[in-house]
Amino acid sequence: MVAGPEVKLRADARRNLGQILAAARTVFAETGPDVPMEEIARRAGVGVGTLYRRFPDREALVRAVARESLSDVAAEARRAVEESSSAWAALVRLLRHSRQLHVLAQLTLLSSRTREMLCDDAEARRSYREVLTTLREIVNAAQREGTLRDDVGAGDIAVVFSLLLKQTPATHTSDLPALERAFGLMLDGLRARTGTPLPGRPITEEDLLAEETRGS
Amino acid sequence: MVAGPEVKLRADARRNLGQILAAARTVFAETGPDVPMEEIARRAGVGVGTLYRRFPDREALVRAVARESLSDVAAEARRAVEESSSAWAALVRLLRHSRQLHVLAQLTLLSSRTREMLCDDAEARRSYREVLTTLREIVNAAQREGTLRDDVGAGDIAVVFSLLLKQTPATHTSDLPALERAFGLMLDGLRARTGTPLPGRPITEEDLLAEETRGS
Amino acid sequence: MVAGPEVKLRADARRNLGQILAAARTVFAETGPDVPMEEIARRAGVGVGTLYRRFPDREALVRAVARESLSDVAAEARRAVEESSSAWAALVRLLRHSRQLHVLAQLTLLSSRTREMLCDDAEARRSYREVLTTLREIVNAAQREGTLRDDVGAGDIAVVFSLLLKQTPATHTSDLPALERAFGLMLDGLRARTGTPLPGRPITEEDLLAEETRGS
Amino acid sequence: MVAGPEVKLRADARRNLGQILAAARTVFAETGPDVPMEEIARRAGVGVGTLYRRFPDREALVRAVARESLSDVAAEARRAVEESSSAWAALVRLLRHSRQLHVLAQLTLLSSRTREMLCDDAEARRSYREVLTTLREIVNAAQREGTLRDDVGAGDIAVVFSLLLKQTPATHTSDLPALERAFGLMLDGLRARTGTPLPGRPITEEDLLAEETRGS
DNA sequence: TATGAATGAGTTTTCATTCAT
DNA sequence: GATGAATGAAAACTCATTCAT
Repeated sequence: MVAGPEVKLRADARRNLGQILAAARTVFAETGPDVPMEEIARRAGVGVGTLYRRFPDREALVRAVARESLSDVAAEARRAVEESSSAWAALVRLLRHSRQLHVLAQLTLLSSRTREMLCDDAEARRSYREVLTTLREIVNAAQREGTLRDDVGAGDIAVVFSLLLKQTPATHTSDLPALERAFGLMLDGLRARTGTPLPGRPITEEDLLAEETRGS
Repeated sequence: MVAGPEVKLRADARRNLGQILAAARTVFAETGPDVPMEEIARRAGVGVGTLYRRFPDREALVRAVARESLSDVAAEARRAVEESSSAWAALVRLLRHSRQLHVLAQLTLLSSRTREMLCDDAEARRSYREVLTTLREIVNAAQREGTLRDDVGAGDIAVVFSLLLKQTPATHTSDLPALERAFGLMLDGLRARTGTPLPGRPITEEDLLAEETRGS
Repeated sequence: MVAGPEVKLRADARRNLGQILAAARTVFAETGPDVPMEEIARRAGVGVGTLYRRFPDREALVRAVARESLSDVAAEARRAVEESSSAWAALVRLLRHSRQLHVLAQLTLLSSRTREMLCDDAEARRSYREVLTTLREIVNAAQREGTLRDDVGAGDIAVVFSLLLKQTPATHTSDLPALERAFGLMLDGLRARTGTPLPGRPITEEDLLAEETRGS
Repeated sequence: MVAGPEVKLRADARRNLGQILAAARTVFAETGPDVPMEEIARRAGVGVGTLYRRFPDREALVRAVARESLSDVAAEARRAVEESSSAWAALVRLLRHSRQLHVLAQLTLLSSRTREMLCDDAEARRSYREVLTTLREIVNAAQREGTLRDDVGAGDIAVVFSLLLKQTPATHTSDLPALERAFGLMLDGLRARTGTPLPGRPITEEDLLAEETRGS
């Protein structure tokens, strides 16, 4: 019974699992991480029992959703690098189009409880590192190509955009244009050749990983 | 004319009221608006009953804290204008030093429930308008003095910084340097003469107030 | 400080006492014996503290109201005997006009808790006996004059009319005609020469007092 | 056509539901409608949660109990008509044997809050009408057969006996003989050929229904 | 295996009673 | 003595989690 990750699952069981994760992702994004478990189950079209069979408690579910998001982001980051014509374009694409980041942000950054949880999770940590590594590649490349200011590190990018993405999503559709503009302002702040030096030294991805280890 | 509601309170009662509001502000900022009422009461050094005597229910308390924060911010904004040597300096000061904004952000921006609540509150609305008005003065002056890019409005500033301030405060002290840097990036994005035009038109404070009215 | 019953009271204190009792009586009648103490105090125009100075707890207040009512009823009963032209008239008058009985009924009969309380109260018991004694005189006289059926005792009267009076008063004004009619039906049931013998033997006032003692 | 709402319930769930309703009925009758929900749950042998799963709040439970009682009474009324040898016998049987009426009386007549609640409940209203209709049949028949006085309507009967039934039941077993006698007195008051005309005109069942509609 | 019923601990809220002013 | 603020125990209600079907 210790078989492969998610191999031996009956067809319907696998489908349920998918629906649960999808529902959780949506509901977390809409309502935050405190939604009743029954709500999640209902949205997934299953009973609570089924939900609890897959995920022993709320934490496990949150963790799973976060893992999935992180891994999606990691994949998207890689694709962004591969398919973009410039490092700057890759950066913009990664940051703008990664819808998953919303959930990620909701989960990882809103509550410090959740944050701590993820620190204990090997798989999540792996994906997180992967994202940061790719981000560093992008950052390096963009700085080489002269589009990104030199005094920022991958960690700075991660911080700035986690802020941007924390915006409660889905609810305030009317705010979207305002957010697009805020996004633009941030990009402008990041561009090479802009004004003032930042205080301190670039935040690298090692800084973030270290912090994670320290427990913050 | 400002006397009004909270006049005739016994000395100890007034003290308790203050402690409750202070405790609530702190706890909301630390833990979000869902902390148990008992926790708030305990931190304020009073019994739950006392808390409920002042605020008939949680909503009333949240509203009161938000009002207070908004009014503090409004005052700080005015002071920033008066005491700063340039409009840009006023902007930076307002944005950086307004610790109250943390609570405000927690309350107003994190949950849309809370947001709606505030829309029904005349006093809160008045302060909010006041903040935005002062912000517009600063924006106008800064654009005249050539320090702030021309294609942003007071609303843009409000949005960008509400994002920045949403960061769960007080808890992650380790993040502070990172946040300072993010702050710097945003300021650089706002500076006159920066790169690319933003999409759409400036978000004015009327936009924000209208949105508030629409309810959306 | 063990002086006479309610002698040494400052003028305002006496006034307060009266207002409290009056308010309590009203509110008990309107809302039942579970009204918040603050409500009673407010209606009496005093603070809760004042109320508690006079009556160490809710039970004491209830007891006092009941005592007062019982003693009013006893007085009214005596007057009814003295001022009526016939025993039957006295009975009808006593039963119909004694508005106090409403409160009395509310208190004594609705809840058995209250009932028990009164059993422990010497003064209340004294008034109660007085009422029953007068009622027995009326019953005896009415039966001698041939207007009241012979197979009922003072206890039966007390029971029947306590039922009638239990009607939540004051609220359903629209029911008043209906209640008048019910009252008439009962009187007709009590008239001499009516139909069927009742089961058992007349309930005397001793029965009621005994029951009271037994604790029921 | 009577199937409907409560069909698809698991065996144990249905049992629990029954126990809850039974317990509620008992406890309401014993203690009135203000008993703690936990008490009801305990008596039913379930957790509070279970109780709240079936009935979203106290009001819903009270409503359900009242519905059930009313519907039982309606059924009993029909049986009384069918199985009795005379209309008078039917009346006596209905009034004496309907134990359910106790609960009904507790709920409907004691507190006006509860009364209002029932007015909003279609099913309860239906049963209530049914009871009154059957009562009218009985009244008409009894008057035709000359056993019931002519100047009363179904509404009068309902009023008189709701008074009688308001007696807190079950607790004061010692009062039962006294109540039986009061019951007898009332019946004698209702008999044809008795004394004095009643004030006003007969209270019909339309009067009661109208009143219900008026809300007053 | 899936389901949704049951449980009970945790929260919100009320109110009798005490106590500082 | 009067007042109304403070207290905390108790009641209503919610929801994470377990368990019978």
